[in-house]
Amino acid sequence: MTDQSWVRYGVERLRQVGLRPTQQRVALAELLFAEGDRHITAECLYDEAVAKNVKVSLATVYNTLNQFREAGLLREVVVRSGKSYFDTNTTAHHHAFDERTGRVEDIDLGVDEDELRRLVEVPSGKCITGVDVVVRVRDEERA
Amino acid sequence: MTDQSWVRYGVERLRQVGLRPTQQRVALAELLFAEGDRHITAECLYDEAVAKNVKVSLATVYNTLNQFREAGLLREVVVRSGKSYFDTNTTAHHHAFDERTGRVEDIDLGVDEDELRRLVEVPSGKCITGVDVVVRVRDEERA
DNA sequence: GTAACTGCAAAACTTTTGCAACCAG
DNA sequence: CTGGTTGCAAAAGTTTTGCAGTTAC
Repeated sequence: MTDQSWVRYGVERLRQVGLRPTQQRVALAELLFAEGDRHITAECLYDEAVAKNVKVSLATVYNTLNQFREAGLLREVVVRSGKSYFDTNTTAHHHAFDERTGRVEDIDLGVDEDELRRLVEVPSGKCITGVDVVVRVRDEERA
Repeated sequence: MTDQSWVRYGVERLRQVGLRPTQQRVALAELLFAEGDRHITAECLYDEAVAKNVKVSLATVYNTLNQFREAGLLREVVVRSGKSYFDTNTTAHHHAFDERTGRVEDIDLGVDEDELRRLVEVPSGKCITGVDVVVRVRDEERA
């Protein structure tokens, strides 16, 4: 998709979820969604925006990420305490996390989502809102 | 176990993992381990210590929790960004987390740990250091 | 025009750290 | 004694917020 057509598409998508398509939101949406699935932190997205000469403040990046999450455009992935990661893939799937590099990747769990929910023994009086699997990984050691 | 005998036991356990059994460490260890499995935050343990007239500072609670984790006495559970939970059960098991109450509970996943690891498609060149399953729950709605 | 949004700086939180005083061995 | 620990306060890191100014419509 060209930048031009992306802007039109992004503007439309923002309107659909009830967010006014401001310059900052459209620019951040492009960074987030134009190039496939991404896992990103606020700081990281801010640095990227600055590098691409997008005029935006860190506070707005935080606010925007939260608004996008509330609108269902993003999903938060909890892999590390003290830092938030956002995932542009909002469908049910799971993650691998490398503590050393801080990198998050999607993984295929050999279990179907419904199957997984069925396996879980839910505390009484509660219902499941989500199941998150985080596989912690590190570089394989060359012995 | 009586308080007296607990202190002797706790002192021994701390020595075993190479930590000097100071007043604060012994007192915190008792709060943590004397009454079955617990899931607790630093702030929460500090409040509990203060309520029981244990003379300890919040900084020491943080340091102690980290030392206990490094020593293998505790395990960290990542369920929420921006707050650390520690679990006194260090064996392989999984958690239910209620976002509303902030409460963490152990759950039984209907899958054996080895089986779970076998199912996962690990990114190439990486090996698994752990698999954490967090089931997000909320109160069942009475319709 | 006006309500929504942004930027900045300050605040709020959680967690870590530096260092003098303190305590266990 | 003496080195490991603690407490305090200060710092560090992430995220939120208050408010004056700007922008989308």
